[in-house]
Amino acid sequence: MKECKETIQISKAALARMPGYLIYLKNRRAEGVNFISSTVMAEDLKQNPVQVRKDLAVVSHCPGKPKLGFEIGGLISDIEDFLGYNNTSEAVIVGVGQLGKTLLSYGGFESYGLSIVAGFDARPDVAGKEWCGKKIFSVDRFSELVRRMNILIGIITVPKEQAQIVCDMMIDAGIRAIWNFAPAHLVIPEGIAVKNEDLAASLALLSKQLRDQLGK
Amino acid sequence: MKECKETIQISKAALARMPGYLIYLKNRRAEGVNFISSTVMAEDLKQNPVQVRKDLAVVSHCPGKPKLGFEIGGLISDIEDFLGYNNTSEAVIVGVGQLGKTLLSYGGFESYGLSIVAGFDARPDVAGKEWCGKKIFSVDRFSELVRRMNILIGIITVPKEQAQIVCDMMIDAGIRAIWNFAPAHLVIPEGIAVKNEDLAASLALLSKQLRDQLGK
DNA sequence: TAGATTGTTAATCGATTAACAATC
DNA sequence: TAGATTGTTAATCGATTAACAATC
Repeated sequence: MKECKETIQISKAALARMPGYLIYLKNRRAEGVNFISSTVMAEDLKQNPVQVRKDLAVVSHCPGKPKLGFEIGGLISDIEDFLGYNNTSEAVIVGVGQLGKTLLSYGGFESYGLSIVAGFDARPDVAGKEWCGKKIFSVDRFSELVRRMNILIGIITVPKEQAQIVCDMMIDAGIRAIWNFAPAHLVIPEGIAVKNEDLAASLALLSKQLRDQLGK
Repeated sequence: MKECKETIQISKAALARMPGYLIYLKNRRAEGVNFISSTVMAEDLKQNPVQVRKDLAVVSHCPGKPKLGFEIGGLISDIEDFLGYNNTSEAVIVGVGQLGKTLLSYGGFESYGLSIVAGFDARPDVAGKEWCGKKIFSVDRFSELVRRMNILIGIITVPKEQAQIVCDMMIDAGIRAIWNFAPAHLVIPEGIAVKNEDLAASLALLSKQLRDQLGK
């Protein structure tokens, strides 16, 4: 009945809301709920109902039924398909310190279609070891191994002083998307996707929001 | 010369760009640069120059000088003041697993005016210990200690099954802002600030971006 | 001075919200 | 049927970008 939606453009803002919908829907499914209306969903998520309905319309394969809403199971797999959680992407991480180890051992990535397959570190006492069953290599072997495994995603968890060097090394090895945890400004050529993750800044913004809310 | 800007409203989008400006400016200052123009800054950050100029106008105490630009040092402290990096906010964390430990030991928070002062955990083999000089208490003592220390910010790093319980406990103890790392939908009353941090989803969105870019 | 850069006002763009007919 | 919910078209809102006079 419905035409193929693949070509419909989704806004960046809507895309960013999808993971939140997914978490909510899975939660409701776990409670045994089978159908959900955009109205209820919007209320629980404190969003506008029209916005939710429009967002769901972009990704949903089956249209929602008046009086019933959307079938939760179908909606979940539609969003997962849309976000690509069903075909695995592999990534490597450079900098196996505390944060690097945390990401390497984090089990949550799997259900998002992600796998961090190996770690790299320059320190001789770290390279050569294993962590949670994942091998840690010397950075000297980065290009060789990443090319061989055809990895396109790199994660930077080194101190900020080394971030640019690591970034250059990654691009040189064919990495096309970089998730950067170092509070550094990376100079990057066209065509490489970057997401800067500044955890301290995120918390600081929350803290500011609170302060402004309390009026001081 | 310039009127007080405190009352001028800043857009959410502009606020979110501030930490990025700060990282860039500190980087340039470390290179020994003293003045920066919004034009150059926009080019390096791949943003629109008018947007950068407008953003800076909101927070900058001194206006920029034609032909020269802005004085970097002044700009840095203006943004830091604006974001509240100069008065410390304290936070506590519940769930001292791998991620909790990482955040507890992360040194980067200090320069953002943040301090995670203690950890809490329900497991008897974890509570009572220390980590990086910070005490880990039993969750039983959460309300008592948080109230006594007058902490308003709570960080949730427990498994998703316990996230709502921890959240309720936090609100009950007077916490007003919650940074949630559990992939759970939290039900929260009015007036509490929440920031959901879904690391796996962040990486998944980057991965999707790459896939769409490569056209498959 | 000439030219780069500023700050501001106006125009555009994109995303959100409102209104409403269609449907089960 | 009556009422809730859907999808869509139009209106509003906010943020980004363009145009330009003012300034060092």
